[in-house]
Amino acid sequence: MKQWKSQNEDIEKEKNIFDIHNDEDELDYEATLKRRLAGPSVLKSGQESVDQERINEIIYEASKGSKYFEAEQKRDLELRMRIERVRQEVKEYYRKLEHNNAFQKEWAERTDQIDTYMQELQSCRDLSQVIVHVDCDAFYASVEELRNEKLKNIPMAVGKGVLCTANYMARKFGVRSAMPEFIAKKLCPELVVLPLDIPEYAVKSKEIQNLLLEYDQNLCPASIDEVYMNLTPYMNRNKLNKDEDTMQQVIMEIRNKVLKITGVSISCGIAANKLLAKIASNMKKPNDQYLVPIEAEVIEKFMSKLPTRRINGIGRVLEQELLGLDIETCGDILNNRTLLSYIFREKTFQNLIQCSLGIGSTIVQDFGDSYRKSIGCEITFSNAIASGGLLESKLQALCQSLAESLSKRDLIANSISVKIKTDTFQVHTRQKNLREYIFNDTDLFCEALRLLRMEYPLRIRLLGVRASKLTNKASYIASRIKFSKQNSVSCPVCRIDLKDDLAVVNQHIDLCLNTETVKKVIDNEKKEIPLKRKRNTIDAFFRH
DNA sequence: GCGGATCAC
DNA sequence: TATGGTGATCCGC
Ligand SMILES: Nc1ccn([C@H]2C[C@H](O)[C@@H](COP(=O)(O)OP(=O)(O)OP(=O)(O)O)O2)c(=O)n1
Repeated sequence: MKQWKSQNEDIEKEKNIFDIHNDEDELDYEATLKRRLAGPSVLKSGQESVDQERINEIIYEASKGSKYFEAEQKRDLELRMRIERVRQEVKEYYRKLEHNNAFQKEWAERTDQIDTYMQELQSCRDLSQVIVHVDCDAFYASVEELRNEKLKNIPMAVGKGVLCTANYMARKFGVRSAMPEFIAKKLCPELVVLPLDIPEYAVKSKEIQNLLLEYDQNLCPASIDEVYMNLTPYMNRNKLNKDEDTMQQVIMEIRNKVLKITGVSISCGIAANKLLAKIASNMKKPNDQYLVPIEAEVIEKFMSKLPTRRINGIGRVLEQELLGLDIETCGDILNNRTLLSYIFREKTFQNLIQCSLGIGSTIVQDFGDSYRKSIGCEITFSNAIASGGLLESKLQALCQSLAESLSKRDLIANSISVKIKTDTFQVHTRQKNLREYIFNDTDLFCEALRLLRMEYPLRIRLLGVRASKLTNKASYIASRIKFSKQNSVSCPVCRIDLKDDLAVVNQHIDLCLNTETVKKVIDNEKKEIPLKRKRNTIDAFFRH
């Protein structure tokens, strides 16, 4: 806790420096905070007729004075300071570029290397596939409308406390995802807010996926309401020409079918890869489709005009950082490539370049649950809770529910983390790797409690627990049995000591687990395909 | 390896 | 009066 406080003091100091400024700064400062408070969904479709300026004003006024507001204000200030520092850095680079010969040379060499890297990327551009991104419209709200027809004609949203989504009727009022309910009601007093029913949405989601399987058996669900498909095999199988009209026609057929059979309208993006298909599905919404022609020149032109925020992975912060450098579009990114290579780290830089060229993966493959890296649960209390018995009982309940989730997926964990959010909206996590794999509620609670208690005294509004370094329980047990060479083994499930006699061990483990599962896992063990990153010319800059 | 920050949905 | 839950990734240290 001490360190957290001292960090805050630093920020306070800097804030004071910022407090001495002119009116122009003040206005500027309010403007960015207003944008931040507007939330991440400002550019969602369905708000074309909305006066964003007015909405942001209402949100700002409704938020003012709350602890949440204070926290956001602080975050906004930090971001603005970071952007200002980067701007100074850039000035320095440009100054050196004017006067410093050695630096000029370095800059030129770097530009050459980046260009080589870009050529490499372009030569690998895959235009042989037809990739489709399917995104359900206002998904949770659509499912609710199916259950109750009357909701179709009134502004409605789904969520509790904070909205998960709103139907298009509600969006006309500026109501959108991630907006707190009380502000939404201010914007639209007659708004109906329904509680969440995720299992129901999951059923609908599966129904849609099953329909789409006809077009790609390997389709890859990207979230509860999105799937990627590779349409190429379907087109080939049916001897369909891959011209634009035909592709549009097939997608039209898919959309009509999904709407007719499931009642949910979808929007589709058709393009050469997942990156472009995803962008495309957002271009025309709801209940529509958009095709990015599968030709290098058209793709490059399309990308060059595209605002950076449209690409998956560029959010509010990175967008602002780029705007701070006068970079608005992906074209601007390419034009400023050398500068950006100095400003951002390797991964971020490569991603910016790749996306700006419109290059993306064409692999559509469902890794399913085997790819999951962590699993957890968290809860926000109606009132902040201080250290003590009540808090610890909440942790216990969370651990119980985590144990259930693990058990349902047959997973065990080698690492655990506890998350807290203070009543001032500061988020912290404490993580610990474990000597053994754990999975039952008692062990989870025991480890989590240790982490939580180290942070006392506390006063928090949210508590969470998450398990990571996961492995399949059956495969773990199988490997433990195979490699066990000692006279006695401890049961990997309950840890009791057993004689090293396979029959005894098996019999015992039967109690903990079904042996068939273990055998199956041993047989299938080497199915995983490790993903290897290709080495690029550009790596040289970033290696030390 | 850990914790914070960012991002998506 | 009041701002969610789940999971992933990157970066600095
Ligand atoms: N901050 C968010 C955003 C979304 N969701 C949930 C509710 C949405 O219904 C679902 C799908 O999210 P999308 O971003 O695809 O948005 P919608 O489908 O709701 O609307 P759109 O028509 O704009 O795609 O995910 C959520 O819980 N929290």
